[in-house]
Amino acid sequence: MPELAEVHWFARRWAPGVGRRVESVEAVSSRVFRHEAAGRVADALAGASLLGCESRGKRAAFRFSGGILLGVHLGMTGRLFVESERGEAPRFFGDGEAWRLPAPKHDRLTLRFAGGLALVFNDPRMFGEVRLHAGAGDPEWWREAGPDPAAPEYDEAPVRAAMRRGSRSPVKALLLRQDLFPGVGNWMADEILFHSGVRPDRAVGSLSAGERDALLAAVRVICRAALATVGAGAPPPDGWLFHQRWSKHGRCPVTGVPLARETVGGRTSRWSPLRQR
DNA sequence: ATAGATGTTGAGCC
DNA sequence: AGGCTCAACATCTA
Repeated sequence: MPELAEVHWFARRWAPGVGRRVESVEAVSSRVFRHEAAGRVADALAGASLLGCESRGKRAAFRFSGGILLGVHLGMTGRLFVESERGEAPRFFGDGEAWRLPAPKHDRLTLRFAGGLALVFNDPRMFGEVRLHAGAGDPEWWREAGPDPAAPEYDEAPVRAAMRRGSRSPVKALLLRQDLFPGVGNWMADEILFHSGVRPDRAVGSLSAGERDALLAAVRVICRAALATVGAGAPPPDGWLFHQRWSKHGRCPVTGVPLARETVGGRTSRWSPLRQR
């Protein structure tokens, strides 16, 4: 589920714990702890103070006293929230009902503070993961995450180089590469293609110079606008494909023609056959 | 009931 | 060698 802007939003759901000391930790051994034993995570965090919430691309991270960095990847179904928010539905989701904050069944990690505050990482499918780093400097999994395309430091050069290579693979697959477009996922890739007028199944090598420029411009625009809306807990701008893509009979927000739907680059893709060529 | 879901990885095949 | 495709991961929902 979560892409750049949702990860940003979810990471900050843990802000109520900033400046406070963790009293106890519940880390239930499961697949999300495939990189770090659940017990080691619990031992490291118990007694530590949360200093800040951060996110880069699809990765969230939390700094704690003692030089501890807790990394959380949300995978497909991971969510971060304050325990007392269970039952609430984030406003930005295409189907808010489907993303109502869940019951405790799939809680994987819970940090408990004095006064009843509890921060929860819940993930039914367990495609998400928890990382832990202790010591000076940041670990590789955090250093290599970002900057995302909304950041001024984002470097287009590797993308330009990949495009010039003239690959026959679909441009949708290129947009999903996290090393080139940190944080871009399935719905953001479709949104970027819609705004740049390019079909998802176009071969990267077939793009004109103008189309490549339009694509890169749309990448920045969509990432920034997504962070400003969804990243702040609000629905994305009117006129975005986002509002139509989830329904079976979704229509182009501009022309009203039925959206195309096909698997491209291994993912379900939706686009306007009239506006995207 | 069977398919599909907003992600990542690695095996296998060009 | 390196790029590309697809299945696998685990659970829930339509």
